[in-house]
Amino acid sequence: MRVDWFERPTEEVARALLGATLVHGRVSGTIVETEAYLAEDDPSCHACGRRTRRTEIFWGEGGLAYVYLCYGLHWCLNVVAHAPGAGGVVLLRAVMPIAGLELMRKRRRRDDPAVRLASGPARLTQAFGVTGRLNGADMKTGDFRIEPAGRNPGRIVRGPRIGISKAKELPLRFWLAGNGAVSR
DNA sequence: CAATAGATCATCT
DNA sequence: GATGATCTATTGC
Repeated sequence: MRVDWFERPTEEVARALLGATLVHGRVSGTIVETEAYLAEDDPSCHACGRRTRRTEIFWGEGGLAYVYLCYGLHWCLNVVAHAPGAGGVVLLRAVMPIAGLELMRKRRRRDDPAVRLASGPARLTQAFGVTGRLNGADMKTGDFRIEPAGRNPGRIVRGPRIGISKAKELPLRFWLAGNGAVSR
């Protein structure tokens, strides 16, 4: 994966990430659900209006990981993706597990069916062992990375985002139609 | 099955 | 000291 793959409009990257593979060591899975967060003109984005130390990464190098702790106990995994000069990230909401199922179950301490192991932002990070340590990691290469989609992943659906209080109506959520691993 | 309360902490004001 | 891009367990019908 090259830098310029991530350095184009955030929405476009959010769509292109569907069908790509998320890898962390021997654990891997297909990305089936994403959301775009734009630094400009998006009230629900952390970086909107306030450009601070934490949100500085929104304007940083494409392909870096932005890991955020929400509600005190859940980590959320994002990838920096934006057109040159703009700022934005893509939230990875759900993954269809491919390999390392037993490790995922062990980390999550539950015996869920495969499609549920990573069907949600916080579940995903639990299953993949993602924590704040990985904030700022380069996902273009290395042990913790994203690999491009191999074949046509299927029909892509677009709709409103989930679990936010502002700008709910913006259709910046993308997922694969009919995929059982997509969160509700 | 649908609704809801509670957990818990890094970051910013 | 307020806030939040969630999940799970527990209620009540």
